[in-house]
Amino acid sequence: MSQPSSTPVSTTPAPYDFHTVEPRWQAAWDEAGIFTVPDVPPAGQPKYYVLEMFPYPSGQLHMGHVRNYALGDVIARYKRARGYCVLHPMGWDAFGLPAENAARERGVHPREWTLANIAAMRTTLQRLGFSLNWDREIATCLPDYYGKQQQLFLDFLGAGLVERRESWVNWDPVDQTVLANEQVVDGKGWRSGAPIEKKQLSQWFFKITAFADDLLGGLDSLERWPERVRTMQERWIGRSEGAKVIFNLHQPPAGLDTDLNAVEVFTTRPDTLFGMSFLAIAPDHPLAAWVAARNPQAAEFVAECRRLGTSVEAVETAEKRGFDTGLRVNHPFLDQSFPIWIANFVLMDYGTGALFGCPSGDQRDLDFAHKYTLPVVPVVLPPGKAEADFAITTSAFTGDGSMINSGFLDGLSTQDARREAIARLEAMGVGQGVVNWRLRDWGISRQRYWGCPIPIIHCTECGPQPVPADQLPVELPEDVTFDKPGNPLDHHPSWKHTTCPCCGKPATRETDTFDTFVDSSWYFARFTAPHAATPTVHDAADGWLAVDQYIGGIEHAILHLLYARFFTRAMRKTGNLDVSEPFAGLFTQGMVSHESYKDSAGNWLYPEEVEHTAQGVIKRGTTEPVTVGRVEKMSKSKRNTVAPVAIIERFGADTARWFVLSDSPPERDMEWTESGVAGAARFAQRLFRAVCAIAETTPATAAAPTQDNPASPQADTLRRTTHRTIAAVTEALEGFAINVAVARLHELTSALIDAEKQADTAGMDFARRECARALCLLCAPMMPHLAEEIFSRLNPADGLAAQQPWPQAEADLLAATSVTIAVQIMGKLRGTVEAEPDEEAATVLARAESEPNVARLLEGKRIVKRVHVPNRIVNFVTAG
RNA sequence: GCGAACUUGGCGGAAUGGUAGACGCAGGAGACUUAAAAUCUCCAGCCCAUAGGGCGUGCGGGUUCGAGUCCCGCAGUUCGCACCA
Repeated sequence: MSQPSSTPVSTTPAPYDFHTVEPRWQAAWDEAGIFTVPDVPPAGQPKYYVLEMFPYPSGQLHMGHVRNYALGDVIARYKRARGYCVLHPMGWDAFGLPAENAARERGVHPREWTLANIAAMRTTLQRLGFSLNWDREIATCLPDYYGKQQQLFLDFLGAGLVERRESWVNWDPVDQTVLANEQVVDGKGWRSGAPIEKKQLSQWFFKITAFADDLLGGLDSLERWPERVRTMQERWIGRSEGAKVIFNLHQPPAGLDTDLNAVEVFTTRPDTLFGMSFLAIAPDHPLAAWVAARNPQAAEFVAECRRLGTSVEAVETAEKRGFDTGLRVNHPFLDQSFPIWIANFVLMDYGTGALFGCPSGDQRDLDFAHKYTLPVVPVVLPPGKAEADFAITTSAFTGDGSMINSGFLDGLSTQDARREAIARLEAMGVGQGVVNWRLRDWGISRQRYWGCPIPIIHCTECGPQPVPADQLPVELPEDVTFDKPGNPLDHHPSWKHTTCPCCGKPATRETDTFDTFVDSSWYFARFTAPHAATPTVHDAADGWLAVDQYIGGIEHAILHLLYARFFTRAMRKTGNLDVSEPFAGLFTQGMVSHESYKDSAGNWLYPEEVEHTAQGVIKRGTTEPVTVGRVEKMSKSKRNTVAPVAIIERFGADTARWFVLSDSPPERDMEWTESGVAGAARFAQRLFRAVCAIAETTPATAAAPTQDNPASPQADTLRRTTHRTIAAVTEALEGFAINVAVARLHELTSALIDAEKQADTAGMDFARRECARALCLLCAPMMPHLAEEIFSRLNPADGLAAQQPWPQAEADLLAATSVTIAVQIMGKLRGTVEAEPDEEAATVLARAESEPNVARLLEGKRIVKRVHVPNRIVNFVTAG
């Protein structure tokens, strides 16, 4: 980027050289230590905790990160200027499968791969000049962090929040590992392509359901969360009121286990019990297993259901199918029995894995009844219908009404019948009113190496035992191999062999590691005391938490945020901290998108491989035409990515930051364009020139206007523009409307440049300096390096821009000296008139009425009403 | 199927119920230059056109002196959840 020096142009000042300027100010901030904060927020200063979701160290920062962290940095720098003590830390969500895949594919150890990626990404973040407190950096893959996580696990275990139980998992028989639902594609493992089996495994669970009520109730207090995220969590938790009903088997077959003598059912509609025509159980229900063990056809049906199990399409398209077990249950209220079917639409993990079918009141039950010609008994009469001409044909009636064909419930409203039925069930001892939750406990066992070891020792005599606290952390062994499928920890020759802490006999370590969502469930708390010997320190955690502003992608709206809310409660219960909600404010930013390109052979092309010319888009260096595809989220597979490092090299960090903040509101997706970033770079140069010109041509000692020495109208106008912009930018930043703040700063820059061209008038030097200073400080959250550079040139003795207080708008300069009033006739704009601020209605109306065009159009009309909105508008309502 | 959000120029978008289209991108004209780049100035919703007028914020209604904004209905797009008993 060096300029040729052979042809000096005297009138053109040296352009802003970000290459030398940016590192200089980064060093200055570093030296001043202004982003470092104490573990306990200082008394007498308000605290503010800004946190962006920490990245997975994939190796390269992408534009989505830049946008996320630029947004957070604007908030952090702004709040700092407003006098807050700001905690703004950064770390790495460093465990996960990609590291193991790299190990398998390239033979790099996951640890080396991860640490190298962290180093590279840290460098990029630092080049972007984010105001981060780097002393607090943490990486979840280091024993210092995950050892404390093991401690938390043991705390939770002691508090009864951890359980070990059998659960169904997606098992990849080739890779010998458990897969998450989203890793199963069309019933096959995403990596091995092998058909996935459903298998029961012993797994560790966090009892998140223990907090279901509190997690739901707590949502109300999260006023600074997007409504839709709260709604998503609410539905995920899924509270529903109903009843559990026990159906005893009618003539139970010989040899049936006694605990299978009755089937427990959950229903939200106990009022419709008289409409029952069958009972359906999940294919995984214990009774189904008992039947399958004795009936090959049943076994075949169950196996088939299991095969179709998880895939989303399978669920969508699968027709309702069932298998009649031949067993029957007695109805609690009627002297009748009904058949038990195994049905493919009954889920084992919702409710009790069994339901009673009331075809007249549930569409799915009706479809099922039609398919297998089961009876349909209407029990709810819709309001306004007569029983005689009401029949259920193709659609069930799910609404409220009055009860019919329902014995002692007849005539009651749906609501009353529900209460009455529950009361009767409870009196008979065959059921009770219950609240059911959709939320399930969180299975945290993963058969993988690159994760936090679960600190448990299995002893054949004593059962699973917690690793004693003084033996923590349980560290991952370094010497592992990835040459065979399955969990390397399990294959390790010696690692798992140890002794039982209880009886001292040989025992084996748990070889499963934690789900990586565990790692990110408490990092925000660890940041408050990242080097402490305990997971958290009360004064630090309670002092800094909750996070005042959390920023990240909407993709974490449910799982991550729910898990973090669970952890916070669990940590409170175990005495690790004393807050209930981790994130007081949440902002979900949009994605960064880009055009996609294909060459004539249909291969995706990177943006730097194509060239936009007047004749169209071509492949760079050729004449080959390029097809421009949709604008979509940047992704490696579409090759529509732009690397932040390349942009920083070409345009500088400030330009990259400014552009990602400029055009689109932060919550929406933004499109990265070459011309857009070039425009941002242009603005940076323009601002630099404008402020440098002020610094060089106006004396720093320029006096403020006084009563005796008033400013000229031009200077006064500039001052008013400055102060109104201060107010507007402040308001915009408070409301996350960063794009609007950027627009106002463009305007103020133009105003400053325009003022330069005007003849010098009284007070103009002061007005210019005041404007330039404000401009520096208002731009600083977005373009911190450039702001420092121009601030230092303008005010060499004032220290760092990053340490200046936020500019204050002077109240008496917020109003303009005159206002333009729109004049309407019957709501249509017919002209404008000038008025003094807050001028009397009478004089404004008179002037408006005599405005030539208005007067012309009012001629011959009778004004029936004159509307005057001060400083804004006048409207004449006419008749005739 | 259920729920939510969104719909404004060529594009991204702005607008406490009060001059719709700020600001930016792309575009046009001009200045400077031997030329280009850079920079600067001006133009720019559509239609008729002379001041000026008509029509314009997905579509149809409503409330109001006045609606992009509030209310009702419809359409489209996007997202989330989805056999939840």
